[in-house]
Amino acid sequence: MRWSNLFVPTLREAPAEAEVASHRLLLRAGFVRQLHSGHYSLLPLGLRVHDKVADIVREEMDAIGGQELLLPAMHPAWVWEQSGRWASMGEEMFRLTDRKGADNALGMTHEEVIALCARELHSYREVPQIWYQIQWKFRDEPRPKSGLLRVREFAMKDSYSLDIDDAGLDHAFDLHHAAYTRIFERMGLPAIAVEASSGAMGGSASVEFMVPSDAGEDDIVRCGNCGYAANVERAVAVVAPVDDPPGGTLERFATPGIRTIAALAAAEAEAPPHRQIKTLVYVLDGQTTLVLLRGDHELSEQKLLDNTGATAARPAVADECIAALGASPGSLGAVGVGDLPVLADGALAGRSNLTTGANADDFHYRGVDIERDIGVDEWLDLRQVRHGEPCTGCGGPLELLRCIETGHIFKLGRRYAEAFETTVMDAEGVPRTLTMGSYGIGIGRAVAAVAETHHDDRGLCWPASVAPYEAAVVPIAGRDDSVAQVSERLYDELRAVGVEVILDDRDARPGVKFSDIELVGIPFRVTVGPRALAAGNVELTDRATGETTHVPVDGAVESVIAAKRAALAAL
RNA sequence: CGGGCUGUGGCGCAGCUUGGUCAGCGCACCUGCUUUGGGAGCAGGGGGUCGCCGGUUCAAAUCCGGCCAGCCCGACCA
Repeated sequence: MRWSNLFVPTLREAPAEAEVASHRLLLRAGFVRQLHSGHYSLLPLGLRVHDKVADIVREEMDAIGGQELLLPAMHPAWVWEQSGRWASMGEEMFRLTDRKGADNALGMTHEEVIALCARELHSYREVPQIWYQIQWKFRDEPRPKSGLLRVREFAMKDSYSLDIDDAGLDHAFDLHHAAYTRIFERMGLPAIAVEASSGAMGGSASVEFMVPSDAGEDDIVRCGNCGYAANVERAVAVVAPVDDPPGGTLERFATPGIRTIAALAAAEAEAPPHRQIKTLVYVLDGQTTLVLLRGDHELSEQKLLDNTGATAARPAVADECIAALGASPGSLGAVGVGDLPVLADGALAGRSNLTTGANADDFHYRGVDIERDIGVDEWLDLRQVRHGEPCTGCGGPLELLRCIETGHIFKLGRRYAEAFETTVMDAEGVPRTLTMGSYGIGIGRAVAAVAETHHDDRGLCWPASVAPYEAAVVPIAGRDDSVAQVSERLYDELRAVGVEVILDDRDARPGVKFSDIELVGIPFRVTVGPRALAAGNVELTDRATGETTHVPVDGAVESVIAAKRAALAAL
């Protein structure tokens, strides 16, 4: 491709709305344009990278026996009603009414449609199956943000495994785990596989692939010592035991004006945060519930959902707290509460001589023995792990890392197959409900994650495997036309051997060309200029390292091929 | 959905406090000439209902009200 024919609207300055690096650079380098919040046009360079990512995904999916298909993006409501998700998906699902007045949804995922397709399977001899598609998903996100990282419409590779038994599902899950590891390696993403919450998908296990980046929206904990890694929504750590002073008889005392853990700790020498009980009031699927944690610990709402099985949790508002307990937030406690469910985090087990609210404004209890004085209905893991806490596996310190979620794999089980009566006959002639797995990679998000992890102050710095073009030939105008002739020749020869190459044939000054090519992030630049050409050479510059070597004109094509091979091999 | 910020040619911004040659600057764009190894110079030129609607006023980019959109933080989220 000649640059003069290419639509690459580069910008010298980034639009003000772009904050994160990938968004800023993809805009500046002319890869994407925003149509609307959460909706982006992929311009020619952006689409090329998107396609390359998709092709890597295809190759690795095919390698584990996946078969590509393409399902509708729009679904009739009954499909979602049959699985129960027409109601449970809530506002995140785009819904529309057709001319007949029938309800439809834009697909946010395809478990239902796959389970329907799989009804075409009749015999145990026809499984296992792995089906995948790369197709547009629509999600009415509450807050699209950060360019391509969180959008309302995007291409996703979603695959689905169909097996007759748990061992088959485990195998399909492991195949995907391995394929995802290769996929992210090949695109230069240092993804970490972590234990994750299954969330609204349901199912028995899930693993997320996380790329460390400040632009991400998820936190994981990782043990540098033994390799344990988990999303904070699931992560556990060793909580150092607290030696509570002996004694402690339950005693109500005045605490005028005190409404926070910190204020109470400041006022009472015997009530440092780790010796207080934090009492949170939550509404779990409509049921007002007390949630107790150590005073210095934070609640993980996802753990609360996962470990209670509730589908919705929200903090109670002040009026609800007063109605339930007779006091405002800041003076709440579970001592003597018998009519509400009480859930307590495991870090409180066995503790005594604690301080907590007395359910009367301006009063607290001291000397609280949690087993003796509080009727805990259920002990659960509810606390969020903190940076530096010891790993439960090896005792090493856990680190907290901000990450971009680029992939997520789930063991779904039989929920969807049951909803659609997706069965096959087993060897004994008995109908068996299939068990499913579901596995997703956001293609556009992966593109953004690569941009996020591969750039410098000059612009993007694509790995050769996903770069929009692999090389650029840059003629520097000279006194005669030998520069142009050599440039054209190298351009033709590189194309002939399968190198994806741009010829920067613009009548522009060298600085303009260099800057644009660096901004766009082409891995290799072949500079054809009068200086080197006088000695029969051209220059080969590596975008990632900035290193330039002089190579003979006649060996230039081989040098580019060698550099490309080396770059691909290093991924 | 709560909190904050922002809407002025393609991009980045000034102007708004104190209404009146303020519709302006840089970059980009077009034409010509000169240039050509790190975002060239000179000369000429085109492009904007100042987010939208309404109000105040002799007069509104500027003041007032409403609405819309975008971004960031939080909540939420496969």
